[in-house]
Amino acid sequence: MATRRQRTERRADALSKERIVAAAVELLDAAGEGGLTFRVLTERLETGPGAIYWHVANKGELLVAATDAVVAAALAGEPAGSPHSPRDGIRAVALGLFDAIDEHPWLTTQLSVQLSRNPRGPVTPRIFESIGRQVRALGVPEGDWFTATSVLVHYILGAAGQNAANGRALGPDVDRAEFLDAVSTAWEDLDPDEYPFARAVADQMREHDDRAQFLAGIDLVLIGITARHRLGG
Amino acid sequence: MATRRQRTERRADALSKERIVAAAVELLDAAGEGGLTFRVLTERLETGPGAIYWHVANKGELLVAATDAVVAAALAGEPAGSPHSPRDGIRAVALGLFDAIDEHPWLTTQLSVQLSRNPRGPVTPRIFESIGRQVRALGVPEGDWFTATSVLVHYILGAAGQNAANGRALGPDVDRAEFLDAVSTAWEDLDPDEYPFARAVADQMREHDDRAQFLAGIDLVLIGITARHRLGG
DNA sequence: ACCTGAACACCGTTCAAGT
DNA sequence: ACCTGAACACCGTTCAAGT
Repeated sequence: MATRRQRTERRADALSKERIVAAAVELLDAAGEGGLTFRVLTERLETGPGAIYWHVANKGELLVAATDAVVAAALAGEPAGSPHSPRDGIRAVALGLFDAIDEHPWLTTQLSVQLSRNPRGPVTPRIFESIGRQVRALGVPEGDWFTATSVLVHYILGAAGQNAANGRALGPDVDRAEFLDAVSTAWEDLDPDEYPFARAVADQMREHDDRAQFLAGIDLVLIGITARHRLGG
Repeated sequence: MATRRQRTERRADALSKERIVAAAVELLDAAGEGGLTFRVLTERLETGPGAIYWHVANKGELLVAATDAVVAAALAGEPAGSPHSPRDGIRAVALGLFDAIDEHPWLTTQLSVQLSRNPRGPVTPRIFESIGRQVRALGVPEGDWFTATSVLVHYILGAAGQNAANGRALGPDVDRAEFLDAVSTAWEDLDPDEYPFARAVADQMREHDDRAQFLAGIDLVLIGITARHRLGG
């Protein structure tokens, strides 16, 4: 039986789930959550909706795939046996996610939705694994693994999401200093009796360094994680 | 000039923003995010869309108001000068939010969206205030207020959201034990080389007590917050 | 097996018109 | 001042039909 190869590809730029996901990420990056639409996706890919639905079950699956693609890329820089200490490993993973969320602000909502409603999808285990591995390497007793990892994951995603919003909240014409100043002012104008703390803390928001602030939070958690069993928890 | 009262109300059940928001909360509770629609809202309130738009600018404002109403109610139990210690105060606020999110799972997404995209809205300062006040009472140095409060807030909302999803993820016909078992099994089936941590931790998910787990995370953070300046931060 | 594109049911929002 | 309801532009999804 002679070897018979497929003579020609259907078309040079054949559709595939990967190409669709890549286009989806581009649209999300360019215009946020609302920018991903089957109409503009079909235009961009020069097809009809039916073609996309042949590769992808629905919009939800597309969003999961887009999220996972971006998160996987962000975490790819951290191979299993990295040279640095577990603490530095955690900082590296945290900053990787921080930057990814800053570059792709639509991740904020997607990660929140997928961590809660979609724990069997690819995203949740991927994130827990990358953090949890370092927690284990830290020497935390097994009973604390889940708690410690949860605290880290939720803080990382929450704080990174808040930071990302500062960056582009009101479009590219409003820069972040301007935006933070407006928020800070709004908090200072709150009722003094009802919001003493918010008012007191408002000024710190104005000129803080986000990465430093973010890492300070990570360190606070790391102290809690290690102090706990060092004290004999 | 004789006292002349308004003779009659327009209609006994006149529309108001409060009534609209209350109806919105009911719809969200009954059918989740997708359950809130201007069509069903107008049916429920026996009006047309124009009537609602006279009281509310758009759907976003309606969601902000619904979120704030529920969160405010959840935090109302904690007046300024409560009798207990700051630690117990934090636990109480945390559990109040935990339960609110459990009862209104749609809060998970809304709080994530509003904390990041909407820091000038009513919800973000309200939550930061209720936690931050107790952090201050803990004796934390002022420079750490924002960091400590952020860690607590993000952990509380993230972990509570994940818990709420366990409750009703697949409708009322699937109970939580069944759901957790399915997630746990899915994690155990992951690739052993890529996901050693997720596999190791999967079994703990199966029969854990959520409130205990949640409070363990709070305590871990509290240790970090206090150990930090006790060690001379 | 893979793609086309018209059609369907639905959505948030607007607005001229009424009281 | 407050409400009515038809209309608009848009959305995700389906499906008979093509190659």
